[in-house]
Amino acid sequence: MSIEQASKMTKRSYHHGDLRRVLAEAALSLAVEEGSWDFSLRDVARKAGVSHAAPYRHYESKRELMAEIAAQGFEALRDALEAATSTSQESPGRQLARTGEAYVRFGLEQPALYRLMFGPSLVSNRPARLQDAASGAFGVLREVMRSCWTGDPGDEAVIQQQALLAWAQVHGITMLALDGWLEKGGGDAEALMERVARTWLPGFCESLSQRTALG
Amino acid sequence: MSIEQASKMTKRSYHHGDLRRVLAEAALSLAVEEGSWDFSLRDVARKAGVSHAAPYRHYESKRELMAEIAAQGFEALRDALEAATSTSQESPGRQLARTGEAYVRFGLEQPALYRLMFGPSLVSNRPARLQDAASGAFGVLREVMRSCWTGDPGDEAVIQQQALLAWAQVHGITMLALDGWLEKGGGDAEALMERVARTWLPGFCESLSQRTALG
DNA sequence: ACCTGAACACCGTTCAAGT
DNA sequence: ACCTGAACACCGTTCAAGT
Repeated sequence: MSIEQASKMTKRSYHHGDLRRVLAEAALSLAVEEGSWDFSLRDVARKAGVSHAAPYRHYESKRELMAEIAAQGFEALRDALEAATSTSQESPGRQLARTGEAYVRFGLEQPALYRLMFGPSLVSNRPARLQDAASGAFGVLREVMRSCWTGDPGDEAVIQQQALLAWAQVHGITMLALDGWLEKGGGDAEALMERVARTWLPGFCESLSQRTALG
Repeated sequence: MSIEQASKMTKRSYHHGDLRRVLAEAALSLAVEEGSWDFSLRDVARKAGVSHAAPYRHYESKRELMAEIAAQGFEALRDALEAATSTSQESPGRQLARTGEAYVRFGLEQPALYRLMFGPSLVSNRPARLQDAASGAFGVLREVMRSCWTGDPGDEAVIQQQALLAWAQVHGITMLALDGWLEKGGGDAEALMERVARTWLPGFCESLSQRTALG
């Protein structure tokens, strides 16, 4: 290895070689460790020790950097959900409940990151990596749903929709909790999750045909 | 009535007399009619035809103005939910389903306003009017839930929690739909609501004791 | 090839000065 | 009593100039 190459990898003056990753790490640490979700791109540059214009050599815009952080967030969420299901030896119903619990827990433990993942600035034209990472996390939920589904196992559309419903439920609980709507209402998010597990998720595990129509 | 008084009420030069209301209307129209939820306070002032510093005579901060708009949004939501329930002659279960549908519909029809109501800038230290308006809207949901509850009618805590769960469900559906997560997933928000009405809400109408524990 | 510093058009907020 | 215009400290983004 030449002296120049070694210098490139260790020295961090002017050209540091992997500023893109450093910026992403700085932004992620602002969200995860300092819990701030409305930080500026200039904050990120400051944290990384570069000028406020430097990020534009590696990201097209602030939005693109945020999308990368959000994608990493969804990947971490997928890992958390998978960890909750791989402690198997349990009934599918319990696995679904555990997955839902893990989802809400992730949001409550990483409020800034979770808010960033679902932030309105990323709504339109989501980059492929973000879309894929989100699909990956949702996929865990869908597969757990499939495994505990007692109806026609070939009915993909219904399973997909039930999984979306489950996602909406845990997302709603997480968001209401993060936004402070559950504090005075008498129920914290953990208690709500417990009730979900007791009264609502079992309903997912029954086939549609077993359920009565609205009276 | 003196000439001065009449002049005060009609002329809008320099002192117009009800700039506070005019500003709120300008902001609401930016959200409702132009569909923008990230407008600036200076945008509001421009729309109202005053200088960018004028709002500070009537609102302590941008946040206080936003909170007022959000409160009006929750009041409109409460009206929409009440309108959905007052077409009675129906079973409580159907009323609950209709209320949920009306909730999601409100969010889909007023995306900017709905986002503003649940925007992260209003999270901490919510003004009383905003808190009350939100409680009012939630109260409609809770009362419908109570009326279709077949379990112990005196168990306030359980009813409250079930209502919170229902809120989380429709909030989650609305948010996922607004954020574009349901487009490629195969289910739009209306289809999801239909499934909620068919498979999930009926579960709310059964007492807890009728439900089996997780297997 | 990569980074900086100045620059531009914004923003929320403050305040002396105007009516 | 209410509004304005200038000012301050920010922001995202661009770009000529530096290494």
